[in-house]
Amino acid sequence: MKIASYNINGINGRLASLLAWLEETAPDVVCLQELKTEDAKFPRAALRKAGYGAAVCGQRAYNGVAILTKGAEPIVTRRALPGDAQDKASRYLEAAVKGILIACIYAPNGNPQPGPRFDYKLAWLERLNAHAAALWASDVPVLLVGDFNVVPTDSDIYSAKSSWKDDALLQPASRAAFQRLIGQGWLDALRTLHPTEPIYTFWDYKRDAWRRNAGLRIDHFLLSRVLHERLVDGNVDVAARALEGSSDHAPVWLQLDEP
DNA sequence: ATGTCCTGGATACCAGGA
Repeated sequence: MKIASYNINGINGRLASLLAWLEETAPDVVCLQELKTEDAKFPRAALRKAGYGAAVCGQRAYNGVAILTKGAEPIVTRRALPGDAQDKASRYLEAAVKGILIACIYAPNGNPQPGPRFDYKLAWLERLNAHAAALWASDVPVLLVGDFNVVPTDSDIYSAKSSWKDDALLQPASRAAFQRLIGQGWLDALRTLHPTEPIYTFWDYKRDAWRRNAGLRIDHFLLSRVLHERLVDGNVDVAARALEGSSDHAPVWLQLDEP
């Protein structure tokens, strides 16, 4: 079972390349972030034609997450992260797919920091920690996947002394929130599979970052206990980032064994 | 401070977010 995550940065503007990528890589499940479109303008028909059912939590212009499933419809279990009824941003979608509970995550960017946007990021990650603890306790196979907007350690960026050092993605409080998740027992799948090599999932459009390989690792797969032993392989599809008109993220994928 | 690219609103650029 192949599961991918892709911050697409505008699904309608990149629909043709998304469809080509789906055909080429044929993942069983795809978690998408930054759709930047409302539900009514989500390209459901084109994806269905490509063989994918979809659950969508859209929003006009900003945010937006979706879960695609090949030859099936996701069974939605949640459309929002619990803990703040006032938070209307579309950043969380949870669905049961082929025996796994999949949480598609688009955490807040949090810049500039300090400030209210950073406070919101930390509060959101705290709510994620609380909900993740409940999911962990359920003993169900769960995958927390998506754009966490956190660079977990200095090994997850081309240079921690770069212009990114004051960015919200690298701050100790952001990292502490991510580490609290890991502390619950969740497995950082990509880092586990590739313990020492650089892994990047995002290259800024600015400063010629792709050409310089000035990347950051901010898209993550976190596996609940029963999924640890099913982890077979995983990596970043860097070729997709090299294409003309690409998102600033590359897709990340995992291969899980059958139970 | 800058770099670039997305979306959407009232235009043939700008605001806001990343």
